[in-house]
Amino acid sequence: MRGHQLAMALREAYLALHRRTDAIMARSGVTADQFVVLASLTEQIALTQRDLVVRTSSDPNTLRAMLILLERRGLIERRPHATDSRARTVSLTRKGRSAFRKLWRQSETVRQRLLAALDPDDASVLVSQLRRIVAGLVNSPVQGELS
Amino acid sequence: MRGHQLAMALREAYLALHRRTDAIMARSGVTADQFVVLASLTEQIALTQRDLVVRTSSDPNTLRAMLILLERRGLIERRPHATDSRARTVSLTRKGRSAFRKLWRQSETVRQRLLAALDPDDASVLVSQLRRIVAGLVNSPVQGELS
DNA sequence: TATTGTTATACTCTATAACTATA
DNA sequence: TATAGTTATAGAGTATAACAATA
Repeated sequence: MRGHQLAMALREAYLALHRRTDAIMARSGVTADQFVVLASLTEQIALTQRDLVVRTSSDPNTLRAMLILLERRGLIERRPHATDSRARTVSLTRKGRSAFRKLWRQSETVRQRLLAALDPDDASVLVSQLRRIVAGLVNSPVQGELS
Repeated sequence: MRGHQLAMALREAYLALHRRTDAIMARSGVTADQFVVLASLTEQIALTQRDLVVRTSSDPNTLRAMLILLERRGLIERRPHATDSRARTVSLTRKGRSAFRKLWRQSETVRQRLLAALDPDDASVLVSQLRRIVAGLVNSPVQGELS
């Protein structure tokens, strides 16, 4: 097995997932990437933008652009952080929670298909393998890069 | 195991791969997506744009935008197809082949890390699982979509 | 000094729709 | 009629760099 094949298979699977998700959510005017932000915000009452950067694997500037779009549509709100006045906390609005629930239902089939493509026991193994791949790729210097 | 976790793990792994690849190739002014196009062109002498759309999992318009960028930089060339005058064949130029070889060497560590994150026998299993996921997601109608 | 977030800016990828030309 | 590719257009995500305010 060659590394390039694995890279291409990973790319193809992710793009298929991403496009299928985008297609389902297009009617609601929410992108797959924005859905990831909304989903992260359901896991905790309020997160700082910094937290969200980590959870969504996004660049701070990219995240900000997405938050502004979501804020403009009334799905999220940003408030001053209670104790750290540099930070802002992000949370879902009532409208955002409602929109998310609908999007979650609409995307149920995608998650089902994802799982249906695998033997039941394989899914959790796959997740841990993907996480090991992430660990191997991030937080380690690139060849020839300045430390 | 929940489908959402799998989706998020897939996303995280792909983005890590994509960003690491982009970072390595940035000095050469080639993006990770353009690298995929160049790599596809090494597999066969000449491909039509249609062929490339399939091989790179791209939209025709997206692919065209990338080809124009690559053509402007002298890495690929497009010629009329020999027998189908609607089509154009795309191929690497001498400069493109040389650039690709360099990029391939520079990205060797990424592929090694990808494989190093897994047990040797697991890589091929992973590839086939990813392909089954793709098969489960594409070429089947979305719930509620018009046929 | 390091961190959080903003501003300004630019480019690539992405895709829809209408179109031409050819098979 | 279907297919290959183009044109026009728009938007989303991506990221770099310089910056202000605060920890």
